[in-house]
Amino acid sequence: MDKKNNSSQIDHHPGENGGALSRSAQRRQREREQRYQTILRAAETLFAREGYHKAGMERIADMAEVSVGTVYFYFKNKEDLLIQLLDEIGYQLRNLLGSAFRQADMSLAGFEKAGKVFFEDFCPHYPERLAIIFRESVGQSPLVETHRKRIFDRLIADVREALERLQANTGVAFQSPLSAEVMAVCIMGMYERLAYQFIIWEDRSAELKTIGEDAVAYILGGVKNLCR
Amino acid sequence: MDKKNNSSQIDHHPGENGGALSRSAQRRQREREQRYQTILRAAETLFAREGYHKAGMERIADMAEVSVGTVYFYFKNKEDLLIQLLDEIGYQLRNLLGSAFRQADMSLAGFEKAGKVFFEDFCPHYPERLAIIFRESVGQSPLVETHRKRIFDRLIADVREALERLQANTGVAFQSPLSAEVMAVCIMGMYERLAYQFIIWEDRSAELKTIGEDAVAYILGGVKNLCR
Amino acid sequence: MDKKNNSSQIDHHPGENGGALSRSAQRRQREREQRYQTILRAAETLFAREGYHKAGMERIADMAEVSVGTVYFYFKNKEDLLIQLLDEIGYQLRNLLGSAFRQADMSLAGFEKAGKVFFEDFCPHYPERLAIIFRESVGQSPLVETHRKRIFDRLIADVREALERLQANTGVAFQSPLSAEVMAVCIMGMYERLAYQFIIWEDRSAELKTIGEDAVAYILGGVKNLCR
Amino acid sequence: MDKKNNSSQIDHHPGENGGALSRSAQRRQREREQRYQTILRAAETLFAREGYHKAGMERIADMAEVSVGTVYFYFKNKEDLLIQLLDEIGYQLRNLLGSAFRQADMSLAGFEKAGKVFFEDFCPHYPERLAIIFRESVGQSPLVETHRKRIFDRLIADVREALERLQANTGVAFQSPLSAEVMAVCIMGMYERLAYQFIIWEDRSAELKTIGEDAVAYILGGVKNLCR
DNA sequence: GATGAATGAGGCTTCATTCAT
DNA sequence: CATGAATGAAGCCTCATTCAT
Repeated sequence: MDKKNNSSQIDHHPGENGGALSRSAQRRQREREQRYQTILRAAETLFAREGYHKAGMERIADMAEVSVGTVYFYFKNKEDLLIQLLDEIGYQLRNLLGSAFRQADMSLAGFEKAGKVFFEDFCPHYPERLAIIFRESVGQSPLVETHRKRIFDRLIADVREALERLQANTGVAFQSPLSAEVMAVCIMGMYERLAYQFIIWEDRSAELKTIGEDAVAYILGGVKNLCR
Repeated sequence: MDKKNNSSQIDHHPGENGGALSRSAQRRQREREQRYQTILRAAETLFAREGYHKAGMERIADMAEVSVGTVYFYFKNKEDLLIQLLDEIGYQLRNLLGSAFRQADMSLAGFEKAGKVFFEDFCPHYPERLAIIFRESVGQSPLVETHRKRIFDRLIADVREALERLQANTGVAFQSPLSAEVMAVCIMGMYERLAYQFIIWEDRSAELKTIGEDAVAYILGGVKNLCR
Repeated sequence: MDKKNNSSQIDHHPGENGGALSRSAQRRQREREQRYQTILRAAETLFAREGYHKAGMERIADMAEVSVGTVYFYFKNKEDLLIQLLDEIGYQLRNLLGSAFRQADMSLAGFEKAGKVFFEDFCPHYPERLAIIFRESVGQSPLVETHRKRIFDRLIADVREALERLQANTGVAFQSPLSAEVMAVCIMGMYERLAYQFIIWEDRSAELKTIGEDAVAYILGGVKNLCR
Repeated sequence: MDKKNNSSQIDHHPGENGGALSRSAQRRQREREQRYQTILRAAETLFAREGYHKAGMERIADMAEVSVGTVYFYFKNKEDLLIQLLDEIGYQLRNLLGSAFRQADMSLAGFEKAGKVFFEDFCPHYPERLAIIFRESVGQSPLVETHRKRIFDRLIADVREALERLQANTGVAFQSPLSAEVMAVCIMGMYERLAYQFIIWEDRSAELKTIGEDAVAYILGGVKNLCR
């Protein structure tokens, strides 16, 4: 997009010129990638800890032990930092949840799996990422909002497709053509607010297992209700 | 809090000293109240339209047709403006939803009513308030977050109590002691994300009735599932 | 000077029209005077306690239990408040010290008396006034500085005259034509810094008697040295 | 205090890593130092000329021919600007006076020297610094006042020690245990008010030599008086 | 005379971004 | 590639003063 190769999951064209990179080029490439990650991790921590606006570029650079200029070499601007973070989290989330939902064909096991994964794996291990996707990235700028929407849209699509497969396979009829979409949005909303309430606002991580199970039960309850 | 009577729902002590206020005092009081409202409305519009950060105090003053100083006469600072707005919205929402949920004793009618009121009354008429409570007030400052949490806590408490009354009246057993709370949080989460998705992000207000009905059906489905 | 009769020591023209004021006019006059004093006392306290700049007109009005408008009725502006205060203090100081120095003819008793009065009467009883004349009024504006200078000039003149009378009466010769003036300035400087050091900065009021005696001894020592 | 090396008398560690700094690093360091000085000098001039409050940061930046941001790069605050200035002046003063007083052992020569240095060297050459230490820094903020006090305390300590050495060496007895301290404070007070009166208020710099000599005579007179 | 709401210029400070070295 | 000093627009807020009632 611009002159800066600003992402780890992009610049992998090994064997550019038909051969391997030179030893030193490889090392440089590796260092580049490391720096990129260090900065992103610093931003992640500071955004979550102090808030997107309060976290200045200088503080981020300090924490990453680089200069401000270097941050601007790897990222177009502060917004870009947030967007990369956001996309990364979205990617991870979709990997986690999406793969679970994709298992959901006839049974409801996929929904259970997704809940388990989210509440018992993701939430306790990545509280900072929760803060970023559900708090810090909210309402920051049109562009950020676009990325947020895309992430949610994809997650919702996964859930929706699971629901529609379920419908097709079990022969139940949804109340309206929008039902699947609405239910998918609902499910995302539950995940979001539960995480916000019990991780970001209160720290009830000890009860997270129960919370997750109750949530899954409720989610499934609504779905099951359709099946008979 | 301080000497300035900064809210419409507060200073109503008519008949202060046994009699009515003098004519001119009444008028001044009324004008005061009007100015307060004018400024708050201007802030509401600008916060929703341009975002909390982008909306400068000067712009707000301009839109309210007063000077910056006047804004600071009625509100302690920019944050205060947001908080008053937030509390106002929280108050309105609790009036709307709370009263519906409080009707929910044996039947599930209260849950239906609440959904109807939210999706068919509140959402289409107050999209700016949705933007403020669900977008602009998110992660702005610890104090704002405190107010947000209080609002959500109260709404959740209303739902939870309704669920617990239902449990008591119907004799069903929830899965865990946390179930009622978790379900209440889930329901708030659905409302939030549905509004965000279909009002703030996309404009699907035309389909709002269907969306609301589907949502209510899903909410009730999960609840009903408990009852047998 | 302007339409406002802004001083207690000015507006005493009793028997304006050859007769006494009416009863109610007298009362009004008295109330006027009281208000003036109340405001000035409030300003004195706040200027000393919080500093001239930090003390806002509104706070002063509050403490005097009047409105801002009323303050502006009695005083032209904030600077005027400070100046009236300053002049009042200067007047008091000159009464105290000047009368003592004027006693100094042949003996040095006047110098002793002045020191005693300043350190044992004025300093412990009017610490706020010390703060105003020696701290808060320093470098605030050209006009204030002018008043300050006039106050110091008069006090210095008193001392200087005492010294010159001493010279005339005892026949000693000062080192230079400036000596008397210089010594007078020195003496004022000692008073000032001693008060600043031991009242404003440290609170050594318990030792004030000793401090005063030591200071007087030093002052006299320098003077006595001339006499033989 | 923070990562920015904000003072000329601090960052002198030549030969950091066993060798000299690189040519360009040296130059950058020098330029840094120069900028710092330029800004401080601009502040000195404006504070003295227009007063601390009237001198806006923008004017200071303009005079130093840098941007406002640059001023804030080198100094934390406006207050910091004043404090650095103050400390610098205090340092210079202590070098001047302190070294003179430290010479005072048996004779009174040190006292003479100090007076001469102050009135004939410092006062005429640094009238702006007089204005800052004796006028502009007075009563500006608790922090500034703290620095002022420290400066005065140190100067007073120097004088006091000289007096106590004199006492020890000549066997005279002071009137009270506080005498030395009181006299030291007195001497500082004389310096201060003489400078204020004859440099800041009136411009009697032409007579400064005589003034200084008279002052010294008076100071010594008080001291000598003790010795017999 | 008294009130206090309204004014608005002006102040300080922050911070994302750039660019010469 | 990396640095970090420099920029300057933009933001929030204060507060002495005025004036209609």
